[in-house]
Amino acid sequence: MGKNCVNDYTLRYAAQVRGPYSEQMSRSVTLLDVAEAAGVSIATASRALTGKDRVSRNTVERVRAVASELGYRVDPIARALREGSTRIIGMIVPVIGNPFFAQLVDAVEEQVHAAGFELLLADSHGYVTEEARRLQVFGERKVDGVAIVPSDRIASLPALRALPAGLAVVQLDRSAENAAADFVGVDNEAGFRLLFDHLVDQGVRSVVFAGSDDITSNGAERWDAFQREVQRTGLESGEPYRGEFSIHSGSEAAAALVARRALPDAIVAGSDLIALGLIAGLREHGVRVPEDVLVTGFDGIELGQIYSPSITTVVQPVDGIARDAITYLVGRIQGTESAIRNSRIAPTLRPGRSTQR
Amino acid sequence: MGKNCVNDYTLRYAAQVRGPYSEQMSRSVTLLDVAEAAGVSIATASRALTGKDRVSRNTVERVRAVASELGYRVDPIARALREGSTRIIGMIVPVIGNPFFAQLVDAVEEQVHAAGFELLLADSHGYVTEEARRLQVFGERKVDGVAIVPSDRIASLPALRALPAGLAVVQLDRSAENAAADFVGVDNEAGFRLLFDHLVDQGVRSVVFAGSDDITSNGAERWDAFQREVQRTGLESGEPYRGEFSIHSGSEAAAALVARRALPDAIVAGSDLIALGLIAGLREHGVRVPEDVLVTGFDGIELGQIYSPSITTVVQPVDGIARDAITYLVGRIQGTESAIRNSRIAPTLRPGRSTQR
DNA sequence: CTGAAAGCGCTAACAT
DNA sequence: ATGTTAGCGCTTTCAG
Repeated sequence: MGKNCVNDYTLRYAAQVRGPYSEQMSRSVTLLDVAEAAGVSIATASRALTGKDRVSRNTVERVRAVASELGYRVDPIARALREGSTRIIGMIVPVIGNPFFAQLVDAVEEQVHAAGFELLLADSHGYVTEEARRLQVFGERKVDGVAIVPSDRIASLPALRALPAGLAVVQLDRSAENAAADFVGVDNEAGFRLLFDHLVDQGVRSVVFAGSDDITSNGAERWDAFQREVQRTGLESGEPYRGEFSIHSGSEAAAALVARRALPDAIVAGSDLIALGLIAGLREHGVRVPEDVLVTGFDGIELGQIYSPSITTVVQPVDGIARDAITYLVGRIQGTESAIRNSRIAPTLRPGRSTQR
Repeated sequence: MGKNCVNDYTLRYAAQVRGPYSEQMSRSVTLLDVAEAAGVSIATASRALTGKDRVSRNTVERVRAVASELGYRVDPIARALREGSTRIIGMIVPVIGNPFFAQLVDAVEEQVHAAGFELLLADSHGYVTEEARRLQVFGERKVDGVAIVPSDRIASLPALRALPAGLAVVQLDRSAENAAADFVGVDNEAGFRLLFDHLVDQGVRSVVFAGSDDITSNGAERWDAFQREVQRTGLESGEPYRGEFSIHSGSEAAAALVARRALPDAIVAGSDLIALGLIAGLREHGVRVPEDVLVTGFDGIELGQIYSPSITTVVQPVDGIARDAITYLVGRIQGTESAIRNSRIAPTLRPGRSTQR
């Protein structure tokens, strides 16, 4: 029943509404309408509504009353043309399909709206060329600020530099070297310290890194952090696998590792997605986790918890990262002059079955 | 040469115009700059660039040359104010964190950009109030079109109706009843037919539905489709579990099912996320999939493939849905008058280990 | 405290 | 084919 019903009604309704053309296209209320209705000039009406200038108490109240009476809402476009500011923040992520970025976008969106801005989202698909193109569009569209997860530690820089001077920018999660912009991300070193302490507790003697290449800052930093922890803990370490932050890379790492004679006690993956692909890949080759080898992840995506085995991982404080980043960004938009911040937020460890002997 | 030329000119011009203020804030090239440099009026310059009106071949070439020389790009805001059109498409999804929607957004974004629009993305978090608020903002911001995954079959309607008359709208994946707008989604009935045929092939005799409630169109339709297939195939069916499209609901379904005396041969989940939560939940209760019970999903998210066991699922043709939806939407934006379309795209089955006896 | 008027950059009448 | 000009809706000098 449901379906037929919908269609009938839908069609009928459509016929009824459309008609000759826009009989009912009620042109929206403009500031002039409000001014006239309130018996003041358009200038006074503007001042009364924005509150940025001296207007008598009485007038303000009257204008405001009339405005809400008429259902007036400023035209953001006219305002943008006049002010040169859109109250839009543009965001660029490498891959929205990566659950970690989806989580990050979600958190950022909330902060952006809370701050009274809209979010214009774009996906670079990991290509600096696309990233550059999107950044340029942001500049042309006169967004007030840009929140970016740079896809390339080095190559993301030129496009960032080409942004209109004075445009507020904040980097999240990953950074481009020498970008003169604030950055907020996880403390990778702290994360790996947690991970290694945990592995040592589990009696692990040898580890192998399966992470991303050096193209992204996190790829590079996590590999550095891994090496530093190997030093600190004195664990044995084998040839690393370096790919991308993806499930696919995890599977490839699995194939590569299995092809070697011996497995280490534990494999430290550069992200949860890699860990997931890794475990699935190992399983295909008959290697069981955690029975035959332990595996750790990084990021703390929800799916890691319900995977079998659940992934031991470093949980990124996504909300905190988003909050700080947007706070910084809005600060810059409002012109608060200050030194460039490089902010590292401490993560936490979430132990799972994947490292449980 | 070109580039230096531009910058020199720009800077000189800026300095000259601005005065004491922003010494380095290179004001961008305006249409007037182009007109003057090309020795024509601003109107002619506009015509030459937009190509919407008769201009001599010569002039067109000269203006275009000068424009690209100077690096001119139209100001989208000024144009929007004048034309009343922003070349932006607004999109609303219930939860960007749901991998299926992330996939959908990705596909839509590609189509939107290919059509020469920008994408303004918003997340309703499943609340109609938020959805309504976002829709209103879209209207105010004068987006040219709206692509929406309505979060409520019924309650999403008012906000949709409140949109400025004539604003182009397309619904994806889910629909609101009686919304006078195009819709593109998967053919749920066809999907369940594939599923049931497969289950029957596996020798299944009894099934239970673990899906979403009737709040979303897909929740309602899939439950209907399930019942219809039960009729058609003559399988036995038990009391369904109805929740949300989430991992969490899957776990709850598992708890509910385990609490009953007997398990069916197969559990048909309303989505992959539910299936994932379900399998994880069953495992916690010592129930193995597929050994003790078979499980199917719906959507075809990547993670279903690497899960253990891999999920047998109905793969939605996400790219096709996005392509059709944006084609419809752009058609409406360009004023192609036509009847309202209700388009169902046929899915395919991807068998996995979760139904392999 | 308020009003008149300029003008953001562009497109589209309306002239020529 | 091209130029002149009005005006989209708003904020902000500049006067009073």
